[in-house]
Amino acid sequence: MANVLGAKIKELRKQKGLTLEQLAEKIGSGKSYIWEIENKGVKRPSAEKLAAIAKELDVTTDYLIDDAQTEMTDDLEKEVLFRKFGQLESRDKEKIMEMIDSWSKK
Amino acid sequence: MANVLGAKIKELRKQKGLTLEQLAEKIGSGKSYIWEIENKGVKRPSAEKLAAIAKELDVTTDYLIDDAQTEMTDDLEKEVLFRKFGQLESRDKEKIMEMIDSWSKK
DNA sequence: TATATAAGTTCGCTATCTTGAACTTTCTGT
DNA sequence: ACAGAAAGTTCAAGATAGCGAACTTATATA
Repeated sequence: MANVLGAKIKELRKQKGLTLEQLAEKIGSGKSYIWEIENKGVKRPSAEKLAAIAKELDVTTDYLIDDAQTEMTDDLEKEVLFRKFGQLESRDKEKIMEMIDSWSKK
Repeated sequence: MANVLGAKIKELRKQKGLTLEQLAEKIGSGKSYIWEIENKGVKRPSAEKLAAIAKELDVTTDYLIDDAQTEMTDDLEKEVLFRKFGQLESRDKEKIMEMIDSWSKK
């Protein structure tokens, strides 16, 4: 079991019903490269590419990189949530935060 | 100012009182490379190296990569927020998640 | 089945990473 | 001021990323 990163990406990609080409285009790379990451394994992929892939697959870059983290657990759900939250406009962020704040005081 | 990544790393490293050599050793790289990231700028550093640096500097890899994200307060706020989130009733959690989910799609 | 189209695979090539060792500058103590 | 140590800087060279374009395999449609 060498290529944990590739396995994660492949699974997440298929879960989203994306082809190599579709994912590749979304992150601005060639489909051949995605294939090599998934199957052949790339030794040290760039943070840039991996971050773009992570964003497209709704996980954090750290989740993709960390070989120890392989299960779709609560932790991952939280990471997904983190990621999406971080991409909201600041006024939406504030509303969410206010909501959590007040509900946590009940 | 081109090299946002380098600036972030340099600042965080100094905040922790680490020299190039100390940080380099902790992440298993040469000090020259850290210096080049910080000063000369490396175009596409590997996710592996960046994740190791991020871990050592107590930030996420995504924070380092995203040029738009330059304020540490964002990350701190998020940590506090999600600690609170974790303590909500599951009913409330779901409502929050739905909200983030739908807002993040615009 | 035959053909077309989409999906996946291979590979050569250039750009970039990343290192180690030598070099220069800055600090520290006497 | 001076020597020695520590921090920072330069660079040549081998290793790897990542692309394009051609190729093969699967899937669909008639």
